[in-house]
Amino acid sequence: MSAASPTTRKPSARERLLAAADELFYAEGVHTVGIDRIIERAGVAKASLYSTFGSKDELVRAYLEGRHELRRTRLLAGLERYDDPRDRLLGVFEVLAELTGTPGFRGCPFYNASAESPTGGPVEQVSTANRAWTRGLFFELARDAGAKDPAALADQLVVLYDGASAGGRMDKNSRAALVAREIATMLVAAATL
Amino acid sequence: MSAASPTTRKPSARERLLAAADELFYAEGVHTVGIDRIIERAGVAKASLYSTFGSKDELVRAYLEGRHELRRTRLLAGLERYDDPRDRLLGVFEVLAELTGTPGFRGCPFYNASAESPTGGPVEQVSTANRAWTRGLFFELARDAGAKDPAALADQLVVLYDGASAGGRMDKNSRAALVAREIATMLVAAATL
DNA sequence: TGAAGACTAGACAGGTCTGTCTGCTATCGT
DNA sequence: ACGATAGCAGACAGACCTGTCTAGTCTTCA
Repeated sequence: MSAASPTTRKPSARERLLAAADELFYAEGVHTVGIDRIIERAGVAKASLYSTFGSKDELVRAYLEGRHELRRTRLLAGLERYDDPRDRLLGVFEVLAELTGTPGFRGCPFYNASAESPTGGPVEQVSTANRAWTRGLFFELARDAGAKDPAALADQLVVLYDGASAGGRMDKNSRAALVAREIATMLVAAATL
Repeated sequence: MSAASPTTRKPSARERLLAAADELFYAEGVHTVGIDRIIERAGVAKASLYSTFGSKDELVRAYLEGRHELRRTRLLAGLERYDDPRDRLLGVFEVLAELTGTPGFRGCPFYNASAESPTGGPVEQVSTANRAWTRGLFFELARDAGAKDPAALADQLVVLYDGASAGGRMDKNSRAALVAREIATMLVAAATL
């Protein structure tokens, strides 16, 4: 992001580590994937990992923070297609449908990491921050769309979002995101009449 | 279940192992919890575990099968309170709300185990069986309630169920199950008018 | 030129994990 | 009474994991 070299520069050890951690942690879980697998894929020495991140826990946190950042930018970018506030609200489910349709989709990375991490650790911190952001986004979009009770509508949409994400994870060829979008359409219509 | 001894008999090694595995696996994850923790809590020798289950993977499968069985009986028992088919349909969310409200609730055990297990393993098998049962239950209840398109309504209710379960896992004092019940009420009314 | 910083390769320590094996004990049906 | 079955206690092997350390290489900039 911040690198603007004339020729395509070789990514730094930090960037390669994060890329490898992102792929492996998301695909197989943070506990299953060991340090050796990550440094091998990144082509990086073990000492570089520990001088950069300090511990595996911190690498996991960095992985999740990167996911959070990516999610925010992708979602906001996807919403710029729409002008009408209601379309923007439903656009969240459009973006989710595209995401769950991609081959490598394995559900919410925060939920997945949380399922195998102790409570109170860094994973929980990043996860709650991510959830708060999601809820805040739905609240703002609901308010802009003219909902009578934006908080209540946001709560409903969060349930639909979580359900679509979980369904996309657990079922093969899941249509859960599209189903969620249909329900959301009904709810938005009822909340803004 | 099948034991009807006059005096309260000491549970067998298998039963104690399953009880300990259920508590620990669900609370902390199947990967985090080692064999030694389980046999210590169960008060069972390691050799007994391996002569009974053969491997940790098989113990995990037995744990999930026990969860599946328990879920079926609890859900069906909870639904017997209601006579009206629509109430029975919504009763699923009533039972879920009670479940997510209990202190030890940590989300869907099948999703959690699946998040840290390789695809194609025994965990995936039991999980898909459990999901198929859930969807079948919703389908039958939707049909009995007179839904025009029971399959479509079942798909919608599965999304709500998954969303409520995930929300109950990730948010403190989540009201997701109640929100899901409200949405389900709307959907059932719209599908059976 | 030369020094500092970033990086690599890999050995190593200390711990934990699954799974096996050896003995010993208690219980129960015949 | 006795043999079979179930179970207990714990040592052990071999693999794997995180994290540290040494030693050498490459790049960059003053």
